[in-house]
Amino acid sequence: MARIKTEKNISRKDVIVTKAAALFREKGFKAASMRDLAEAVGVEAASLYNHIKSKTELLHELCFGVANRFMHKIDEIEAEKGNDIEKVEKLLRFHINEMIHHYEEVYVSDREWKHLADPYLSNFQNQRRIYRKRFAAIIENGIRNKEIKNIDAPTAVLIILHAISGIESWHRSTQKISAEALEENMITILVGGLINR
Amino acid sequence: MARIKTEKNISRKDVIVTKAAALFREKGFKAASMRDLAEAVGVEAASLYNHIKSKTELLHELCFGVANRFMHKIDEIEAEKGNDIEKVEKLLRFHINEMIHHYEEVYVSDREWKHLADPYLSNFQNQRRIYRKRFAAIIENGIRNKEIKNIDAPTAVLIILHAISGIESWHRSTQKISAEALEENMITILVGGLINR
DNA sequence: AATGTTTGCTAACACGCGTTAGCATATTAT
DNA sequence: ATAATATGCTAACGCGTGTTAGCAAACATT
Repeated sequence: MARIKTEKNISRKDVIVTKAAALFREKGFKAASMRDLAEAVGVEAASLYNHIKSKTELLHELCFGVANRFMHKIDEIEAEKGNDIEKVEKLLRFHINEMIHHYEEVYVSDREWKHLADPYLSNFQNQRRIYRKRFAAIIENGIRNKEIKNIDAPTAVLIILHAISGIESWHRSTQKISAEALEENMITILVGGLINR
Repeated sequence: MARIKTEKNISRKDVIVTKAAALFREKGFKAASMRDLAEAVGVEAASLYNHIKSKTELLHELCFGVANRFMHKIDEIEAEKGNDIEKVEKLLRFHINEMIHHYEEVYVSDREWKHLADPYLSNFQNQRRIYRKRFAAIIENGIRNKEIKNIDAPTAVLIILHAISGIESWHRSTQKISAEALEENMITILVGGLINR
């Protein structure tokens, strides 16, 4: 009888959620079946339901897990003292590193949230909207005190966030530059594009 | 008996493909059903098959239609004489305008190509790879003659292309700045991030 | 008006999906 | 050792999917 292997402090549910992230990233939420997931986990499809409530629950876990991490980070950064352009850079570096080291979850949260069901869907969209406004507010502050070019802040946010999601291509490319080099290149181009000199 | 309305020079197939673009954009390729599409077109699902071969054919049409337009544009731009940074800017503006005015098709081509079946899938991936290499080559040229900062060209391409796909968010936002303002803001940030001064 | 073609409809198919029920086997606690 | 719990299996369900067959209505051509 097959059994889901776990290590200390990692529940079987965690194993499933992690495998789900990889699968949803690869095939998309709708195209990934519970039978696919079961195979990846090494178990029959029905057995998954001893640990999870539904397929959508997996998506909730992933989306809100990621969203919470970003929310906490922006709390932290807003509370800091310092230049606004530095705050933007810090947030940027956080995004980049999340995308590098928690690729699958972040990617899924970014691309597949549409398939959330409706109490969760609205909640997620709200969080997203608020997050972007707070991000834009930092940039607007930077514009006001001339650290940042006079640009439309929401547009800047949109460029930044989507540019970062391009790290997906880096993950899939065969000839990768190092993660550090990737981070510095992105900072050079994006901060360089914002900064006022 | 319902009938698909057509105007001059627009085949019924074209009508279906266009509606499919909107639907695939909204729900995703897998989640959009042929019955959904039929309803959007104003006809029964089975009737669609008088005009198209399969659901996947719709995806082919969309993906390769978009891919061809970009290929022709880069042909054109490569053939021109002039600064490399200007070429980059022209290509950028083309991308931006495609994303603004042919939103649904471009978006679908960008996000849903994974669901192509395999002779087409490989073909599409190849075209994509080649396109990005040619784009990177222009940037590398610009770096060599000091027009552009010394950055990793493939990373720059990845940032640019994904940043542009952020126009999706602009389309969905309620308080849109004008298309022209959007274009100029994006150019300011992205070209500003690349240029060497 | 008669003919051939295009377009649409209803009905149905085979298939894969998420999920549940009921039972068997491990693991853990007493 | 025994009881209780956690985990897995097989079988099956209802449902929505893409697609086809066969026939009817609309249109185009003569």
